[in-house]
Amino acid sequence: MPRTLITSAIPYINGIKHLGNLIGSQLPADLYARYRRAQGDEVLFLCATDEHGTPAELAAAKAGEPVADYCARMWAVQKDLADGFRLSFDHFGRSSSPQNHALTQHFAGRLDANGYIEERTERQVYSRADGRFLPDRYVEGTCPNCGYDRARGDQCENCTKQLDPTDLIDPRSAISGSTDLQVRDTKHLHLLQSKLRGELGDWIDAQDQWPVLTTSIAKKWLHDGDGLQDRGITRDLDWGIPVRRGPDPWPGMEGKVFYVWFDAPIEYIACAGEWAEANGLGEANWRRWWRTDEGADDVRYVQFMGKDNVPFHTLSFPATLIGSGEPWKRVDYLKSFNYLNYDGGQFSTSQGRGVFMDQALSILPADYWRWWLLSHCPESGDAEFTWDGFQAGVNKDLADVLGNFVSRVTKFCRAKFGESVPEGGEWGDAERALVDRLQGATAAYVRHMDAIEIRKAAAELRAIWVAGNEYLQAAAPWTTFKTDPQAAAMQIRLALNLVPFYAALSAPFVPDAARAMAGAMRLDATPWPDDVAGALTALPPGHAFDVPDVLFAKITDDQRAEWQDRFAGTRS
RNA sequence: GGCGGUGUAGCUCAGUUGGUUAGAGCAGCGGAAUCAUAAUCCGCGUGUCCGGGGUUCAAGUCCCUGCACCGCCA
Repeated sequence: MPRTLITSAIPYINGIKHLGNLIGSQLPADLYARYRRAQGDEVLFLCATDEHGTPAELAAAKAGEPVADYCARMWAVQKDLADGFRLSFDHFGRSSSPQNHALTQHFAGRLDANGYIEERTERQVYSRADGRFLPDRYVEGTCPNCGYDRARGDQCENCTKQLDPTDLIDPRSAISGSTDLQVRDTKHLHLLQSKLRGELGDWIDAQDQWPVLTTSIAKKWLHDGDGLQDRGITRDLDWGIPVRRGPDPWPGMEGKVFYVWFDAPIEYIACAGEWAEANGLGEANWRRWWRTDEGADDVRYVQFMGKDNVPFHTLSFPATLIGSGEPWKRVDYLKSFNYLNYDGGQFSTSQGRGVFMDQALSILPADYWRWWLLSHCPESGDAEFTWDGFQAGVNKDLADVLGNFVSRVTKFCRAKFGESVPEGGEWGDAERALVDRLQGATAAYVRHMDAIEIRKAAAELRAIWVAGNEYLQAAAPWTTFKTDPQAAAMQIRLALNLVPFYAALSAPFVPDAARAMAGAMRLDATPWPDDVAGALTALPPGHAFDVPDVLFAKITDDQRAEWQDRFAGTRS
């Protein structure tokens, strides 16, 4: 049985993600996971929250909660939303898990033993009032270049000049506002990524099947960007994974934690450990997904992420794996996405512009969003969300083409033959032609899904839905019935069989509707229809069914106008 | 300022290694049908493929250049 390991970039714990974030990683990953499962693969699909770092601490402080409590609460919020969108993670973990603590410390120890870690002393701003070192961006002051009085220590937002915190005039803490700041020496661990340039380059050069976007970003960073400079992997913070050398203390690094960019990708692996524990499985069960010397050599590993995450996944994380000297599974295929824009601009978390995951589910079922987002997924370039386009796409594709097909077939049958599959005679030329056509279209759909060409797969699926309407229109059982009820029965028997056929093919995109369709046909499961002719005779004459409720209610103009207005501005 | 991306029908987008009259869906127009969520099906596109040069027997597709928009980085 083929084995597929799938990870989605892990969302930061801080706040609720918008639809652009969703379609940039988690949703396409879920589509692929559902598809691979339907193909019979053994799939392990993992995601988690990325919980460490200063933003989480500050958000917790703002909420008046201990950071651990805040993260636990926000994890639950994100988990509920993932469930709401039917994201079928085998486990939704946390980068703050004990497993990730141990594994991150393990990797640091291995990297140190192999000569890839160096201790360096640097000068950073310390806030006595806050009792902590301040990351560059949390030092504010007046820009020496333009005089803007709210410039940050890493860059002035007003004139865009890059700054050091010590450049600022009248610097203050962005956290407390305190001006009682000092520059202090502090010691940190640096990962000597530059020593791994050769090995990383060879590995990336070998990935000739990756999208050009992915390899070009990786090579750029590898050869002339900042990506492979040695980087600090520790911070002077309380919230995070304590710096240890494997299980042992790291003298001189007491009170420090690993920097979030170092521990976050390791959570991909640790998450498998969390999954095993949550399901009462032993260590070997997760290691067979991640250690090529312990069973993972036949695993195909596919990662999903937004384009901004590509350097971390092609360079930093592989550097950690390679530098460990241990046979960890590395990514086989990396699918990256561009951005989704919102109505002519950007989705903006800080401005509350656009639609956020909780809001989306509050106004429409998950399937609406899944279908539209996936069928317009930003694969080749940035994509555009507009309410007009969303309304038109959803109403046409889901309500008119698919939903109405199920409705017209089941209601016609009920009226003429009752609520069970009628007998009728043998197929004729039109039916055989339809089967041939669907066999070809299904093969094309499978090719696109295998290649993770999501828009093309969606277009092919839609064409498959349309084929049912075309057949029905040409066969016209409502006319046939008047002169040849037996022929009409045969036609509607085939049309009814299209319902579970569509359910099987559509389930990766619209799982709830697929379940409803299968349920209406009184089926518990709909196997993948490799053999179309067989699939379209699966429901035998006499098989009882139910006329389902409307699968997809249409979005009205009033609704569209109201939502357009509601989500244009600021999220309260 | 550097790097990268994008710019194709009213809208959202496809266009493989350059090769016949540039395509799809939506919207629009016309028609058929009336089983169905006023749904479906059929037919209909004279588009400076952003502008300007160039290479070629042949360019949306390659090269140069200009413009516009969008990112990333300094």
